[in-house]
Amino acid sequence: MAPDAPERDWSAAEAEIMEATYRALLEHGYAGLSISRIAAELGKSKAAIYYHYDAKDDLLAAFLEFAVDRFEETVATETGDEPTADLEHVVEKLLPLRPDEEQRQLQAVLVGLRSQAVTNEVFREQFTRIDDRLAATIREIVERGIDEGAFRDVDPSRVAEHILATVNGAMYARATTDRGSAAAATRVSVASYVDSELRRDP
Amino acid sequence: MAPDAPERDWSAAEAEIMEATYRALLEHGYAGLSISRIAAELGKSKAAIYYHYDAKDDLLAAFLEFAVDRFEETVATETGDEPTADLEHVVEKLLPLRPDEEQRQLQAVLVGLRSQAVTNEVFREQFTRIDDRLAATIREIVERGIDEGAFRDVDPSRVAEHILATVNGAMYARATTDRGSAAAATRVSVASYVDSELRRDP
DNA sequence: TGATACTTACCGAACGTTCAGTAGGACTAC
DNA sequence: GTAGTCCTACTGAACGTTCGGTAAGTATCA
Repeated sequence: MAPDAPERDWSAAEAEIMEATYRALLEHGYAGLSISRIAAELGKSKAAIYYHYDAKDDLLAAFLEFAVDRFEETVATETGDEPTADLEHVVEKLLPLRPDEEQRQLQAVLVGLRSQAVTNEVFREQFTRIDDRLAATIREIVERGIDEGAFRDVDPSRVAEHILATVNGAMYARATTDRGSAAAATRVSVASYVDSELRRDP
Repeated sequence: MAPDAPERDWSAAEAEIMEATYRALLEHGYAGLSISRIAAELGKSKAAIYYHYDAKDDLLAAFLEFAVDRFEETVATETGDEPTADLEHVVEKLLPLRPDEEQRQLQAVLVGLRSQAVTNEVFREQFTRIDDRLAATIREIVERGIDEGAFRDVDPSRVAEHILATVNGAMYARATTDRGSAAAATRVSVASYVDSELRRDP
């Protein structure tokens, strides 16, 4: 896996504010996110939030970090020695066949944040980094598979980008449409893609 | 292609408001979209907008329709008789190899709108419909290819969902990251996916 | 006693929305 | 042909609410 940046440590109060922000985002979406709403979720006054953060932008930047940490935690892979299984493992983390409520919520929040990357440079950089790392992780598995003779001699980078785009697209659709079964179908199709495009032995 | 719904006809004044909304969205994003901002782009007073729309929600619903129309216009396909070329054609419409500024902007706006589908039922239904139609369009081409013997006997539905997810994912990444070249790589990979997964003759 | 973690009470600006008023064209009536 | 009436498409000012943010005070603990 690509090297992780060291995780920031959140004080108890900060962590509570992050959780409150998370809940407020889930309920009202990014466009409806306000300090008052976060304070209401927090069960404290607005000023309590300003005691810990200088401005809404600072809080938002911190929350972006928080959400990204949480996401990358769930994706973190202990790689095994079977490339096919490793690939399957990463894909399952990114696009669970049957996501539980927690996974669904985190992805919903991330989609909301990510759309801000269209107009906001800070957000854009963060999500560029995420996708860079995910692509690298997948590429390394494919490279290993080729080295070990399990995979055919494909372009690892191209295949990694393809898998990442497919998984991201299905996750995006899952969060923004009622086509949940389509996402599941895509998930299955990724497996057969790996099988027909990558695996050496038929 | 899947049948289109009849397009609504916009009065000149309404069309101008839609264009102003489009520009305001481009500049400020969905979260920063306000009646004042739209009025500023329009070059008229806020009240002028309320003369044409009862509430912001109504305007937003109308704009969603407007943007979806514009999107589906650009995707509209005159299908030929060569399935491989038709597929290529649809993919090029959805994920242009070298998008011009207009295409880039429309996709940016759509990503902003689409993220609202996470919390907003009306938006969600609209984007579900879009993806349903796109999937159907691709599926029909694949089915035709199989019937004509150009494609192998794959599951058309599964393949269509895979292609749609990949294309959507790459488009999403293009709009929310600086990984433009990755999107281009994915675009190329879709072609080779079609080649290896679908084409009968090697 | 002073630092920490707040609350209460407020500010000006921006928000969506409404209202009274009006310029200008169109339609009839005389 | 011009006066009276009406309609469309606005303007500018204001409404109450919410926004992000702040100043001053307070309770708790070392």
